[in-house]
Amino acid sequence: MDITLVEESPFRFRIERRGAMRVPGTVFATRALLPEAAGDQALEQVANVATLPGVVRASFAMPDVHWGYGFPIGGLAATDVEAGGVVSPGGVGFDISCGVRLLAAGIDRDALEPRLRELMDVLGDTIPRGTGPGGLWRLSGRPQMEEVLAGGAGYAVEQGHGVPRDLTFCEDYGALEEADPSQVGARAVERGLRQVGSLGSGNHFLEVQAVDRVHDEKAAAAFGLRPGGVCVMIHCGSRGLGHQVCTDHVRVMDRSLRRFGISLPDRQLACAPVVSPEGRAYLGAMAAAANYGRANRQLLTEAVRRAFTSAAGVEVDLVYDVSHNMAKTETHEVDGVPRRLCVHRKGATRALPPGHPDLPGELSGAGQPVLIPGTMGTASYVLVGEPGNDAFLSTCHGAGRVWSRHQALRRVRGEELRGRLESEGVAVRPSSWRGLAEETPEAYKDVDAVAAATEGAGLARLVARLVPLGVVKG
DNA sequence: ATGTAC
Repeated sequence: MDITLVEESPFRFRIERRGAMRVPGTVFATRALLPEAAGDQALEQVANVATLPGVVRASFAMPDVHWGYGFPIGGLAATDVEAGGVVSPGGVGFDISCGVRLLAAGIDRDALEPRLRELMDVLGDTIPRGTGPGGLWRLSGRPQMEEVLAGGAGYAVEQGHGVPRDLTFCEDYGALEEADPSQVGARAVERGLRQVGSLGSGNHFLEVQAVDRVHDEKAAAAFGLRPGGVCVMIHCGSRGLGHQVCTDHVRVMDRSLRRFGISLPDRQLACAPVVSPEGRAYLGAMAAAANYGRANRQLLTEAVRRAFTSAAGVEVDLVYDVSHNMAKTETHEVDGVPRRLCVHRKGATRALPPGHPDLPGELSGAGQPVLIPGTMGTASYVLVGEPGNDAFLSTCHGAGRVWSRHQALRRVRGEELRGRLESEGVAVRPSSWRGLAEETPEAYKDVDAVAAATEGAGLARLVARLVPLGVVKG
């Protein structure tokens, strides 16, 4: 499909409705941030998503948009549940509930400096990472797995892995109630039993960071962030379990497309009506996998606390935990009428404004922290949701790739990259040289520009910029 | 993203 972009306003482009598109496309970006890497078909994907049954308002792309499976990463689409709206696993991604957790440590970067290497050594020795099995919490079998799938971070805390306060600062208080563990297959369970409490690989990481700049003092203070304060950012998902759930349900939906009379421009958009047995089965399994992802981040938090206690003697509090790969049933006004929507966020972060009923009282005045991981050589951001976000209260989720993994491997060597980062003062504890090279900072868009465009487009407001002190790489 | 193909 030929894509024509119309600049509607600064930071906002429109892809005109044409062909089978039911709604236009909306791309939040600057010209410089538009995906133009050779072969990147992200904008075609934005147009493809606009053909899905029941889609409302627009098919959205965030400033970090890039090519993904079916849907672009940095993409968002909402479908009307009562008007034949579909749910598509490709709109969530293979890594269900991939997300970010930010912790604030009771120490400043200057005070931590003499202990940083030791802290990084402890983290490097204790954080399970890389592909394959190995996690901090070995589950006994399917019955205990079902507890994790139903209870998420709440079950982990119940079992002693954390404190009740943690749950207040988790999206959905740490678990989606609509999880249906019975829809998670035997193979997915098998893969997940030995991976709770592990980072995984790819772009996943655990970073010790410092608050480099505060953009909004009031919001930063409400989130427990201060200039120079030390934070820990955890970026990971639901490992092999989520991947298997996606694989299993894509297959089912692919086979049922004809029966539902759905025709698609791309088979990777396989979907089913939200209210169909196939749609409900996927959403139940997806919510269960999402809860697994939350339990995963909860377990990693426990390891971080142990490391900070032993290496620095300080405590660590949860700032927030939010997923950026998820489909949720939410009520939003469309053309002035409240509608139940299935909101697909794939590489897009929910961003609730101050006063939103889904926020805990502790965050109601400030709004929801929006956690944006950047790259290990640059920066990450904390933003806050604001009113008037017409992308169904959603923002970007990271910097967004511009080089493929293959391109990165051709241009960068892991050993060299580690030396460069260490010389810039970032301690690196890699999992593999190859994995490190694939994640080289130049493989990503400029995260400062992405954050600025996100604010410029009115999607969220900047609160703080975080810089890496040490990275444990998945 | 992923026991980086069944």
